[in-house]
Amino acid sequence: MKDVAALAGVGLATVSRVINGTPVDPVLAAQVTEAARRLGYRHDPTASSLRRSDRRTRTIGLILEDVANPFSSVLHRAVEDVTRELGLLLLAGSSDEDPERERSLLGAFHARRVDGLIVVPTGRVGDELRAVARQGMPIVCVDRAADLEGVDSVTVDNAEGVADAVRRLHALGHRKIAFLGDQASLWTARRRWEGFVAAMAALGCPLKDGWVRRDLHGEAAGEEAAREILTGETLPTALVTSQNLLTIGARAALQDLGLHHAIAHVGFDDVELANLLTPPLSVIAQDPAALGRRASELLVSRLDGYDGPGRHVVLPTRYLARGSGEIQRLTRHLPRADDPGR
Amino acid sequence: MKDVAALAGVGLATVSRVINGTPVDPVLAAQVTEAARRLGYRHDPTASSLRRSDRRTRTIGLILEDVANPFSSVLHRAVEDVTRELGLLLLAGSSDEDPERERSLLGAFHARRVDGLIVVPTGRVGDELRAVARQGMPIVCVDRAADLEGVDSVTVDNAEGVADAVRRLHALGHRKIAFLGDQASLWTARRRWEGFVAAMAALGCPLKDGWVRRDLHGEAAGEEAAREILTGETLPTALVTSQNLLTIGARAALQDLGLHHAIAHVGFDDVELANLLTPPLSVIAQDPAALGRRASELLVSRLDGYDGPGRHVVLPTRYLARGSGEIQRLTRHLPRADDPGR
DNA sequence: GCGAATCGAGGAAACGTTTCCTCAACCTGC
DNA sequence: GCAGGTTGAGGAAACGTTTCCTCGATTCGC
Repeated sequence: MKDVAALAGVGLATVSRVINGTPVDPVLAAQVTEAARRLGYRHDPTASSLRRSDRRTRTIGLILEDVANPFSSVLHRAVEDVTRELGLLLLAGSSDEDPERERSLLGAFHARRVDGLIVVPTGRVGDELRAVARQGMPIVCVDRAADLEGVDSVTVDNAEGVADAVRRLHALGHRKIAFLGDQASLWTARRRWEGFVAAMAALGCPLKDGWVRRDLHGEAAGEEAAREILTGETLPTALVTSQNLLTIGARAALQDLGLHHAIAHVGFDDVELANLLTPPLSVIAQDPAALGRRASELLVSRLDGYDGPGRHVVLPTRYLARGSGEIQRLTRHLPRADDPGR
Repeated sequence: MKDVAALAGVGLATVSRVINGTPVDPVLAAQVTEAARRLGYRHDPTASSLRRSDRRTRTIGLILEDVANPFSSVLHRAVEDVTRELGLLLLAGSSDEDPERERSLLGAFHARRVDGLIVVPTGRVGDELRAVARQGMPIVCVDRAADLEGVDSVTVDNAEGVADAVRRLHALGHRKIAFLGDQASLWTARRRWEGFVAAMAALGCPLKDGWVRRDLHGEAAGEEAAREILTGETLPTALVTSQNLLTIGARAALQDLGLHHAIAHVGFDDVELANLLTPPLSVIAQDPAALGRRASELLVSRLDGYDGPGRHVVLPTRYLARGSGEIQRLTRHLPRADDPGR
């Protein structure tokens, strides 16, 4: 930059002004531009942000559960689309639901002075997140709410999504509905379970021991749990799986046991190829792109100066009736009467 | 940092030494650590890298086709796993196969002085990539080779993967094999097409006009092209789709036309739920995680000082025989003889 | 016991920018 | 025509660090 100033025959400050678009004599500006071109000068945003009064790095941090997870990566992309417009770069990392790893990413991003943070928080809100938020860093939590002063969140109505599915199954005659849930430490997993329990209670359906499985993580766990339920004494007539991989695992078990046409199945979160299965898989779909978009917008508003209390956006889920959830109750499996009392 | 030095009663330089682990009087070190703790001091890697002699930012840039694409995101994750160990942060962006967008990301990452770059290059190697490479930035191309001095690459043996699938189909009696390919501007799409053409020629199978479709992009284009082929005068007995989304689109067409049990189908690149379809989808699988891992390792070796010529790693593909590719030639569909001459 | 070599800490310059402040030149109004 | 105001460019300090250099103190050899 010094060289550019020398070649253009102007002061350092003028070069800076030209670069930042501060009005300056057009003749000088042209000289500077030309000199910069000839010297192959490249502006250094890092040094710039060091001195700059607002300390903006034009970088934002994104902490996902796992960048490779389709849900996360679609969200990631939506965030990228919004931030790209503003010329912001994205620093991304995976927490793997590990609070310690979340802590370390949070620390690294904060130390690098990112302008803001979009986070899918692990479990309970950790101290690091609290500390970073307290220091005035704009933060938006996504997919899971975090009850922190001045922190926004965008979530999905998990409980209602599951409850809606349960009511639909009930309307088709199903009373014996099994449930597979992820680790109870996850905010979403708890909400979905609550939605299930509440809806079943509201419909007067008792919960059978062993038909409500929680703390399952990953495809294999889902398959095994489904297999146990489906090889039991009496079978449920419908199955709700409240997470991606659990859905896939359970479906594998259903197909393996030849029950995929007999037992209704609804999963939470859409999955590629779901509509090419036979029967096609019905799901409670979220819109990860919408989550990412809304979260980015909230963050951008904070970047633009909004400094009010946390805003909490809740997006609806959408039930996609494709077939597997529309299987009617199979009466021949049932004992004489479906007596909810026992 | 100045405050820490003052509180600890030492010089600025000593604080820096403590932070960077340069040996220093243990008593002073303890004072510094304590002072830093009390003041809640956080080291600023940005300012650090500005002055530091090696100019390392401990950041690397990752340019993918689309972070939301499962292939890309799994690769992303593998890169993250390797770089995390080294305490490097990842700046990620999507090029969308748009050279201009690639240019802009490249420029932004370079300006921010990332220590290295892992890139899935769009089409031909652009000037920007060439320029950045020439300036000594360590670069590894992944998924697609780039013929640049001092630039490594990790790719998959695309041509052989497709050729292998064709030979397998041939062994099952198939002679009339259709092919769906992505945009010819893509390096991988060209290689896969070449593999198809070469294998067909080697086996003495003529290519029928209209059965080799290229320049298809996206699921809808795949479905439409497949539909056209499958509603033609004479039908192929097997179908090779050389990209993710084309595979899904083609499979949808096959199922919609009720031909999924009649016509063999092999896709390139594995896809979630493929094994739960009926028949399960056979694919030529790549290992995106391995691509990402190897690319990261090559980059790390350059970061560690390797400055030799570009190294080019080629990983094999793996054929996953699940069912759809093992459908035998359906003789009743064929006219009297399978006369390759006409 | 003294000079030289060694060691380790402090001070200051430097990294590439922006911003404050100064100052020269020009313009305006009387 | 001149005082005061306005405009706009240059010089220098500052951002938070690292590194070079200096210098005092300790140790070692003779």
